[in-house]
Amino acid sequence: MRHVYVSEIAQYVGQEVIVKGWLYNKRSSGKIMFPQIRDGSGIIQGVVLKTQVPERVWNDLEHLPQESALIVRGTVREEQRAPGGYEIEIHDAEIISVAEPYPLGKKDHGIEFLLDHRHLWLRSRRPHAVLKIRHEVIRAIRDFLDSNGFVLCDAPIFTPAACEGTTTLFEVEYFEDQKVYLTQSGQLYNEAACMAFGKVYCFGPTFRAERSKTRRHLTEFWMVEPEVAYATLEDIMELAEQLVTFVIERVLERRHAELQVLERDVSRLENIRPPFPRLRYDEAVERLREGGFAFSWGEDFGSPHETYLSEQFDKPVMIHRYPAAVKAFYMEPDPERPELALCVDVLAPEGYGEIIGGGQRIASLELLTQRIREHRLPEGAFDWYLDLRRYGSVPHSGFGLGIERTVAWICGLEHVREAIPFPRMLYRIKP
RNA sequence: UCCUCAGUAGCUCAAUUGGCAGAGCGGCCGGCUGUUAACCGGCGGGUUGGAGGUUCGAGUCCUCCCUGAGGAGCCA
Repeated sequence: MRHVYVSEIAQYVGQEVIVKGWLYNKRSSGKIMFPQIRDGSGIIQGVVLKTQVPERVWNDLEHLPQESALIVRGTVREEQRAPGGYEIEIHDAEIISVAEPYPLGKKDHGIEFLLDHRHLWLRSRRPHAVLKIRHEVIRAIRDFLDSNGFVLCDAPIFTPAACEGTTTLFEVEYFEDQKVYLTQSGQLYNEAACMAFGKVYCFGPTFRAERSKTRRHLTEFWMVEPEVAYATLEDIMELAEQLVTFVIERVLERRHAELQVLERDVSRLENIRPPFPRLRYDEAVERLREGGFAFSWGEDFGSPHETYLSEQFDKPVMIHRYPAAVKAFYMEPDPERPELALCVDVLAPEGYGEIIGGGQRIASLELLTQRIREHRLPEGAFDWYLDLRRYGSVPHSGFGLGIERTVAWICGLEHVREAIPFPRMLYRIKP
């Protein structure tokens, strides 16, 4: 007798199998009972006839609470009346553990209650679908980069210096009264790695101590950051476009069932094909003014601006060449207009906000030193980073893609907190 | 940090002008041989977030506090 998973049950029609799982739900009608069993790979309906199983089995199942663990033996059959098209006629059942009354009911819950029970909520259909899509997104990203000559070269999570404002960094006690910070980005290390390996990426959690309470923010989120030696802004924009396209295609191809559970309008995703619209900052400002925004050149876009701009297109829009003044110190200036930075933000459609930020990095030692001083950053902390400009400096570019925002967009979620198994937010660190 | 909204049974929510605190789900008991968040009958379940105040009377009005939500700024 074989232990099979629900996901592969169709291959066992007519055969006697064993399914190991948990009781997801149960409906009964006198002398016939329909326990639904989930095993992590899927949910299958069982059928139990009182007259055809040992009395012990019927009695055990009759009062078994939701989420109790059990192993059942029975015959698989195709059945139109069963959800999913297959069911298992149960001949025997062994109760592994009887659950206490399960806190998550069949009806709706509020978000506070669900987040407090995130460790149990993961078992429900919706989070299950979202997190399977998250897995597929991550796998697609890795497959794409790995098969295009990129080397995974992960960056540290403890970092010694604040390269951006310390107010957004989490401070951690290190040994002997030293302070370190949780990383906000692996970029500086990526730049070192790409000079060694040519094309690299890092993939890991990053931390922002921003007091943000919106549907787009987590204090701990995952980011994939490719960095390419000799690449220009245009090269990296093309890379971003190809990566996003590959991820969308992969999810559409392999996670159709999960998108259906989420009632995602997949036609919105099927549109996502290159080329993505490219918009200069200047053009974006004009569009905002046409849309009635009082926007002066030189400002950075706020959330309402980004939402408005992304709603103009049915694909991700790439906004490039922002004023250097609103961007980070390491951005290469545009040689044609030095007041602009060679940078790009990719805004997801449907108001999901910025999913990618990146650009070309300064290659010149003199200019980079000057920018570090202008931004009043501790020069000593950047000695190793400046070395990269001393020993064979070349133009290079890269970007960071936020995993949770990407997953939230693909799944059509209201909030990024559902796009990660255990979200960390401003006032929520449990479970 | 600022702005807005909310807190009533284990959960999701009602409660008219300030006038007896209720329903569905879950739980428990019973019925039903094809259920689809099954259905039908019955039983339990409350310091209305907290502290003050107004009033004959407060879930409802006022003040302060606590907790949560989503928006701004900042960002992926």
